Amino acid sequence: MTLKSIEWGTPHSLFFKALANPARMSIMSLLHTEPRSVTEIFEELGFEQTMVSHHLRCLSFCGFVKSNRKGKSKIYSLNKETIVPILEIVERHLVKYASSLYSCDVLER
Amino acid sequence: MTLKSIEWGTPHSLFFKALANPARMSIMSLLHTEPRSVTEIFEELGFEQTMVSHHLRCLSFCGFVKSNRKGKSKIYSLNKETIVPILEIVERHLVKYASSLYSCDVLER
DNA sequence: TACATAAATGACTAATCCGTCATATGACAT
DNA sequence: ATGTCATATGACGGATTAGTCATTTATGTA
Repeated sequence: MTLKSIEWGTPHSLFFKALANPARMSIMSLLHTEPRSVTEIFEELGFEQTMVSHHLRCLSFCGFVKSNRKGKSKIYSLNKETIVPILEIVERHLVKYASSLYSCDVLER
Repeated sequence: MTLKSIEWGTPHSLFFKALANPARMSIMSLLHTEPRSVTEIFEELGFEQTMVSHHLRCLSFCGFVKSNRKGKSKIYSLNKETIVPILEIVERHLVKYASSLYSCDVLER
């Protein structure tokens, strides 16, 4: 029984996987208001520094944030082009289905 | 070190988690063309029946597909309202970043 | 009713993910 | 060059996820 082709399959699900982590989402949420250094991010969110770096690495690779050095710091900013329009759609969906998402046992607990 | 509040955090990442699975994406891709029964889906994709049922359960809960009985079968169809506009944005993003997504070791290979 | 087909459920485990720890690299100042 | 602050990297292990198997429930038919 071989796996048939997959139209939207892998690349699309990778895209969503990048966003499917609460820490990464909260980092992006912070950057949405304004650019910040790694230190500012981990202090404001109460995360480990290394954790933030790992996630920024992912977000950076995947094109959701960009960065530029400023002295010893590195300032990360959100690439709003993709994430902002998506968030609007997500929020519209959540109005109806947020509570259902929580009760989906396939997704957690 | 307490965790500060998270603007887009958990509900948003749950939304994306639902989409962050290649099997679920390919099921939705199939349903995008036209509604199908569970049997049709698992045969066309070469998946296990139970696997498809599990994923449909999730997608249904989360509001991405809907279903209605037709005799012994149950016909699933895509709720295009959310997924279609998002897919357009995703695809635009993928034009630039698809290969990067693959090379993101945080997400795996 | 008994049977057949269709779909759903639950439990189990292999694979994957993610946060942490230890450590390394980079940048600037003295 | 050395020290210090800022960020990044790599490896490891606990937690989570997703697919499979066995079984159950649902629907329709003889």
